[in-house]
Amino acid sequence: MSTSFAEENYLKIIYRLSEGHEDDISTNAVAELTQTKAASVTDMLRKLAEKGWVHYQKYQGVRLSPEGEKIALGIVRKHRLWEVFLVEKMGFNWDEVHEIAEQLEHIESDSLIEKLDAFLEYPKTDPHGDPIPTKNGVMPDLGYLHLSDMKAGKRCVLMGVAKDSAVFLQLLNKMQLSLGSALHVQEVNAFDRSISVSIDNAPAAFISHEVAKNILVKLA
Amino acid sequence: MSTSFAEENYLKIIYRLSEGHEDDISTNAVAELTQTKAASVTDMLRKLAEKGWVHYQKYQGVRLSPEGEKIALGIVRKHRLWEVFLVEKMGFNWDEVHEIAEQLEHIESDSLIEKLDAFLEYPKTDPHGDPIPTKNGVMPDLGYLHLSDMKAGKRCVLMGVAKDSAVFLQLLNKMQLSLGSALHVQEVNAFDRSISVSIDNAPAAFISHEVAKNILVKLA
DNA sequence: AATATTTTTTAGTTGAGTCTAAAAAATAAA
DNA sequence: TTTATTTTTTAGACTCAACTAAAAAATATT
Repeated sequence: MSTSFAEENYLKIIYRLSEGHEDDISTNAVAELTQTKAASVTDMLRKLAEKGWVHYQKYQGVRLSPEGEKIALGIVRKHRLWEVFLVEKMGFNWDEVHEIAEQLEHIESDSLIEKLDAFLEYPKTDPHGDPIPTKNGVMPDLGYLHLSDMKAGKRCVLMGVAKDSAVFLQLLNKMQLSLGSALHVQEVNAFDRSISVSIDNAPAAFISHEVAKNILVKLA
Repeated sequence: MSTSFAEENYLKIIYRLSEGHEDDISTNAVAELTQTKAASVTDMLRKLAEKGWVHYQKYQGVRLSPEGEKIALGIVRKHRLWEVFLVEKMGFNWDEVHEIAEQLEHIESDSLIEKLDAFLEYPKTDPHGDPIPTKNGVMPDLGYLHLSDMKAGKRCVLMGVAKDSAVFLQLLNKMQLSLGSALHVQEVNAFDRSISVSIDNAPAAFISHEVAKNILVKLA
């Protein structure tokens, strides 16, 4: 069965909202990310349920069926591979590729994606450190931790970001933070939960809790 | 003003039908290439005329305005650059890229297209020998001739094709014809206008008039 | 437990792009 | 030049994916 542009976006967004927990997703949550109204979401959820891609009971929220998850992972795979292409081959910065990849992710051609994967030498992660689902529909778990959960004294390496909006990424640029940055947590400040961190051995800088929540690290 | 997927397709097709002459294009001709019905075309032509992209008087046919031509050339440029990418970088054959490029041509990002152009080292033609419009909206005239117009005795080189359907290109593959093939016209057969041609100095083979019409050459 | 608030769904519209069937105009044939 | 044929347009309807406004259900508050 074939998927429209709109359907693919809904499945992708439901997938994003489902990551890391089992709870059903609310209509409003979907509406916010699709940039539509709740009423429109209700219509689409009924349609997706009819096609067997989601489990949906009215007033009870929604979750992906195995088939829906497979489609969503396919879209995410394409999105992330295209992002690698845009950064590695086209020379874009990591904060410039999201919107273009949002378009490219809907290009339909299995053989193209396999060839692209090979051309990029089978990358495991995208330019934001996010894992690239395999062509069999498996999302690798890289086991990264949130910087906001690090205790004082910990040393870690910046491996990814949990948000790829341009404003957030540009802020990281300004703070000299990028994939691979060595982080040494000096102190967690009780007042605002901001963190004092030394970045690549420079004198410590402050990172707000809001930012730290969206930084993924592994212990060094 | 922004262009929808459908509008871009219509402009591109009107451009294709207009190449090489001044006459207005008929509603039916557009309907055939867009794979829609004449009634749908009439609606769209009125809409495109309102936006100033075509000149259209009912019952009189349609032609592109300067603005419409600019948009069409932008689409053609993207289509052909992506085709070069698919063949040169992804390893597709020339008969496999049309459908994928039909999707990629609608990706909207000026900076992406400029970077792609640079990445491909500013190609002048696509994998079918068609000229790539410049970013200023100029379609280079390569001055190729049709093989069907060659007289007996002429030597020429295959530079392009006037049709990029997979079945046609696959036939050329079977006949050992590709860009760069050296052609020596032995004889034009009066009965069916087929041509006896030696390809790369091999013993002469027959090429039907229908095929010869769609082969573009330059004199050797 | 009753009431107020928030969330979600229903009902009815809208616009884009398509369709079919019928009418009108242009073109070709007698 | 009249008639027949083909082409094009109009009129009305359909699907998809969105919308607003109002009703219904779920959740929170008193």
